[in-house]
Amino acid sequence: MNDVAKRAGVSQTTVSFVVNQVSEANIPPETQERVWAAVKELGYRPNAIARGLRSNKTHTIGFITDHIATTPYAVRILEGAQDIAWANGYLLLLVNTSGDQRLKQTAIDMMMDRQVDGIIYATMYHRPVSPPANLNELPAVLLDCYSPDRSFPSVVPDEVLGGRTAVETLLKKGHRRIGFAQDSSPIPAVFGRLKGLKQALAAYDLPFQEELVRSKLSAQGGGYEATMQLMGLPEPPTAIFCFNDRMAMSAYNALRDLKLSIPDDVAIIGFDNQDLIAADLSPPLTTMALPHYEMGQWAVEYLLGLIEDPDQINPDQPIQHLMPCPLIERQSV
Amino acid sequence: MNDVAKRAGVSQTTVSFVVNQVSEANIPPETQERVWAAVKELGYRPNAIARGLRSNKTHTIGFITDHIATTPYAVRILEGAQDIAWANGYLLLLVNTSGDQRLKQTAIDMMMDRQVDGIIYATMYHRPVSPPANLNELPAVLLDCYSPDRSFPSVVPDEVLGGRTAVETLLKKGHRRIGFAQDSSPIPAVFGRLKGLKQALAAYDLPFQEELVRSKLSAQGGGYEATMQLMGLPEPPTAIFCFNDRMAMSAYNALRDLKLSIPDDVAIIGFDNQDLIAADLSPPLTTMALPHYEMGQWAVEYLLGLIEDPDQINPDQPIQHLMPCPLIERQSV
DNA sequence: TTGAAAGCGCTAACAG
DNA sequence: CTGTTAGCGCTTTCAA
Repeated sequence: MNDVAKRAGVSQTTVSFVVNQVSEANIPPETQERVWAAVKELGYRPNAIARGLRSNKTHTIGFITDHIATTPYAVRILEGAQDIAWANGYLLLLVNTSGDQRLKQTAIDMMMDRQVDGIIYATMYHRPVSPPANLNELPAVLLDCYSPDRSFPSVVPDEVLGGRTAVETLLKKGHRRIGFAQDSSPIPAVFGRLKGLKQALAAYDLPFQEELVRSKLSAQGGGYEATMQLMGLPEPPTAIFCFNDRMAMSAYNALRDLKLSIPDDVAIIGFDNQDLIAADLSPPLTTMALPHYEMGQWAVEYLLGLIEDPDQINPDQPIQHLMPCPLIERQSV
Repeated sequence: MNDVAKRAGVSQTTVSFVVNQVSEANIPPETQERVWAAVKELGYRPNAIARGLRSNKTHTIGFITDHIATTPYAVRILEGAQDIAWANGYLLLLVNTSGDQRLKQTAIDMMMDRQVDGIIYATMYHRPVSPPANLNELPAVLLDCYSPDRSFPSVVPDEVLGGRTAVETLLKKGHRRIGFAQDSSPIPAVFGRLKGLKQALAAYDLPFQEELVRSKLSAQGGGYEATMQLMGLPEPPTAIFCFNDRMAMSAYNALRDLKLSIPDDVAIIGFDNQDLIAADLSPPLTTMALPHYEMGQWAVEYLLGLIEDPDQINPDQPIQHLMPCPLIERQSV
């Protein structure tokens, strides 16, 4: 910066003023041009580290996550976050802690050491979390997770609405007996989507029937088992809502083994819109998309708001933003 | 740091010495303890920004990639990189440039502004690249890609060995007529795996037969088409090497339509070990794994070496490291 | 309209 | 063994 000043025949202060476009300095256009010319000639770029030391703003935000890759499609979370950060001149400092709570502490510390302006704390599937205490020390937002005591702003998928939309899609097609191949884990998605199912049924004045929901492990071909049980009922369903695309995939296998066709004999709707499954099944799977990318965007946008003006937020009750899950219509319904 | 010094009754310099474990300073254990005590009591943590300004080392490395999520399983690249970085006290500064060359320039600039110690330039599938010129200005390694002029060190999967291993796996099982459902894109994986196939054949004194390789688009059910053509041959193959798991998946569909069983009628081997496909097919797919995680690790390890000692490397010819692809045996062979 | 000067929090000669 | 001192490259107050 000194070199630039010398070359432009001004003081280093002046250079700082024009580079940072400090309008109160009232630098005449002519001087500004001289400075910019010198900047260009010297290929000068401000040292962000020095700037950060002085100004306490690094234009960097920390992104902490438990697992980057376990549910691959969830990377869209990271992508959404990164895109918005980038668009605002921020960069993401990434740490992937594999579920180890102490690691998370340390990760936050390391980020604070590096003076990040704020932190995104993300999980790769929707669930409650208890973030380390030191997360309080700077602006933070939870992404695809929430703290049960609502001590942080957060954004999560609207599971209830998603479940409701899925089932209403089936109802609109005339189905009145709808099976639910449910997951057996105690997670928000499970509770939420079931609640949505009930809402949809209620909206159509249909009773909720316990025998039509079968809870299985979605990872282990649970959809197969659930479908078999459902179709073995005295009065089998004409449509099955699968907790996720993976279960839908094994539901497909079951129906094929039963020589039943999709969607003519049985309609299937999934959840997740998982890349390598949904579009590649035959027939292509109608499913609900998880708004990963959008949640990533929302989280960073909100965080930047917090950073700019920490008081803009009502501290009494940090917001929990519910992001809708769009319906992806293909050919299984 | 001043506060700590005051509390410990020493100078700020001394604090710096003990915090940084400068052994040449020969601070007696007793003083050290006093300092550490003060550090603990005050909850002092060094400001990495200030430290970076002074020492020109930020312990941060830039990670630039074209697409984080397009091939989801490739995120393992990022994970491997992050894990090694973390283990060495480094953090990753992430930028995802969606194929826009100018963005990459800018990304590198922004990282240099932030004084990263080095840069990893990664692609999400193996291919040649021409990195922006400014990448030369600091230690850098290419990950899952290479510059045709070999101006940077790089790590890529050993496609040739992978193809060879896949085919030899089939040969060892006694197959002598092996089809190849090849991808039709002009990418290193395509050339390399074909070369590997030829090597394997040669090793068994078998002729290479053009009619046994069918090139299709792997994304659009190309495996189905290829398999149908192959099995329609007067003398059909008893085993098919599929360019990737996605093609293998549609090859499965074709064989099912032909009422042929896997592996009894036809053996199938894939490539990629793609999470949501390989293990979930029935029978589970034998395939070659892409060493994404390992390449990520290697890249950061090597980069850290470059950072510590930029001259350790022979500058005449930057290394291109070939990472072997492990065979994942399941039940389709 | 511009410049001098004081730091931001730290490292590392150098001196004692 | 420990302290004094001079910056790292920048922002920003204050004065001119």
